[in-house]
Amino acid sequence: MATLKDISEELGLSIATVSRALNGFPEVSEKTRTLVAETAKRLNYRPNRAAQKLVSGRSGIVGMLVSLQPGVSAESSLVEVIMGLSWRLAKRDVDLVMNVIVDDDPVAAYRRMVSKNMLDGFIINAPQINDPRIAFLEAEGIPFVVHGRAEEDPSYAFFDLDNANAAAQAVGLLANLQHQRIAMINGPASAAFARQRAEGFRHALTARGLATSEAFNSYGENTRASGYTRTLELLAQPEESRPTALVCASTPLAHGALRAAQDRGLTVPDAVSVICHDDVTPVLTSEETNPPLTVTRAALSAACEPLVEKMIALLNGADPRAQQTTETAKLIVRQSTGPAPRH
Amino acid sequence: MATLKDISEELGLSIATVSRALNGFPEVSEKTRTLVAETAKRLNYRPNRAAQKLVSGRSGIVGMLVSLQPGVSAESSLVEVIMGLSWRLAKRDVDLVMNVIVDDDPVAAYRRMVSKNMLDGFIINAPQINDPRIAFLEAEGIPFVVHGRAEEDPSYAFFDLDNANAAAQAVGLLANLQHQRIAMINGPASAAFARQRAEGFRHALTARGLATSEAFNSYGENTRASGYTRTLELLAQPEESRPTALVCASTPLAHGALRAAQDRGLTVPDAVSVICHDDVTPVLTSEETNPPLTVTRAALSAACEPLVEKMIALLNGADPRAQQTTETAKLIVRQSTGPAPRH
DNA sequence: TTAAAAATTTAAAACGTTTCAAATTGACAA
DNA sequence: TTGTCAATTTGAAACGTTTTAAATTTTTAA
Repeated sequence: MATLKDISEELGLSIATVSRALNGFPEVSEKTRTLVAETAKRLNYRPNRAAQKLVSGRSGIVGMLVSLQPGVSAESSLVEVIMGLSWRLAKRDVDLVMNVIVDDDPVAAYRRMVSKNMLDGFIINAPQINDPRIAFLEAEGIPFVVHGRAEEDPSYAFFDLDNANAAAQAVGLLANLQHQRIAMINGPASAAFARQRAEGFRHALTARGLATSEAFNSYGENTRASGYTRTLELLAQPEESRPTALVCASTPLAHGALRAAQDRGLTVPDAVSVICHDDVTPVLTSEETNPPLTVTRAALSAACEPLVEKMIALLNGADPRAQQTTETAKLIVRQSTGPAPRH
Repeated sequence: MATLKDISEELGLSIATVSRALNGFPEVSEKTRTLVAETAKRLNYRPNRAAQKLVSGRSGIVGMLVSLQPGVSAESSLVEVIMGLSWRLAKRDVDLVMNVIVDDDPVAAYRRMVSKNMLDGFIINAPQINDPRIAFLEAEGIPFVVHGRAEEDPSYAFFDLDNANAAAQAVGLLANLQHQRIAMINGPASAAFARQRAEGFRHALTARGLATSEAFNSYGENTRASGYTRTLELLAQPEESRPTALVCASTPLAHGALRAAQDRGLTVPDAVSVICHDDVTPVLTSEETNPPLTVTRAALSAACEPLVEKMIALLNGADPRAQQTTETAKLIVRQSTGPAPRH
């Protein structure tokens, strides 16, 4: 493997000049710069990351620690995002290190990675309320970007969907269709996004003078099975008090909800409307259901590009507060929503 | 972050002695060793990987490049394996870098990673016939372990299932049940494992005096859809010439096959027996089908531990030829296989 | 008590890069 | 020619570790 020394000897230049030439310093003459560039290419020179890291403190490696229960299959959406991040970073000559968190204490894994002194920054996904990982990295002063957002107005860099707005859009559509009793089938209560959706949901309901109730607001796992059982419970109530519309936090939940309505003998959207938020994950789609689902849509994969840009900006010393973006979901009306049933 | 120098100054020792003490060299007195260990712990010392890599050439980072079509969802089994590898390596203080291959040329990605001079070795999955990645790494002299095996008697380290034997076990069971016309629904022709299964399948058939034919031996994608259409074709033949038993290369293929038989009005196992190889992946299981599938079983996740052990051994200078293991699948008879139908 | 041997410790070089401070070169005006 | 200034280039230090070869201390045997 060719080194700076090899190039400098080849050209009779000093190592310092070669380094400067390759790194685009302005004080290098154009002649030497092209000469160095050519030789570097000819000798197949590639900078040694370890040496760079040693002196500059930067390694060009960014970490993402993924927390997974052993046995439980990985969410395919997460994989999708990791892949997207990985190759977008690679295009900028940055590598993404992925690691699995096995400790019960998620911070321990971060501490381990940080102490190895090998990573330039972190990408954090699925933030929790008062996420200890965020607190740790902020305390250590290590650059990080969050996919999502644990606080209303955080001081860190993030890319997030406007979850409250997504829920509000859903409520808006349903309210226009004269629905009065709207229930939400939400994600896990520990997830920040679920709390934000619940907040937006409640707010939109009261803004339109509609009733809110604890019974019409459930948290739970983001799975088809959970959607199924929770919908079954809701629809077990007598016709005059049961919800006429369901707002699901995810496509899997909506799949379960559709199945439950079907099993109860209720047609969608005549007897009950269903709307969900669609992250556009490859396994369970929102279009292939019967009827096709009305959704608020925001592809998870669309987060990769901005997350990477923010990360790169942070590594170049940008202010985290300047690296905050909130995305708005797009409402796509299909056949799973309709006018509220007349009583 | 504390360095060796900090410790040496604290104790009035030389940096060299501190380094030796921490790395377990025999010529350090017991007294200094414990003293150094205590101080290192107290100062929260962690070796700087970049510096280590620079001098020793080892970084404690192993790479795995995953090739995925954009859009196509990641195989959950692959994720399972990556997770398993990642945390097992982490236990040995080695990190797993994952990267996505986007180039059409898979070797380009390896070249890129290698040239960055940051990785100690690679783990290769899903080897193809005459895999160019393997050729590249062998030429470069970089340690690597293959999950699978592209040649009959390779010179590299690998952990592989005895695919020929798995197919032979399936044939053996079916032959004992008096089946005469046995068809194989295989994986992609480019995959080494599929070729090995086909080989074992043919060999077992001829060894038992049973007929082999091209029509009863199809290659294709490892999906439920592919299994469905291929089975449908096989079962379209007249009763006296169609297969009475199907050997599927994977659980998804078998799911498709069961569905196809059902749609054709053929009961399993009365009209047609189905057996498949079960990698024990979380999404489509072999037990939950109707009827439960008879399988040759070898959990993919079981490969993680040996792969990691081999990798570590290679990093410590072991001969690749001494790091080769072949696993034998376990036959589990359930209800999808039965005696051949009497004519 | 002393020489030799063994055990332990050390100074210094090396890994490949970046960057500071200093040195060299060239151009131009005096 | 000389001096000045700007444009380039360079030597050397630094990053934190490992490791060789040499130096020092301790132990053993005579």
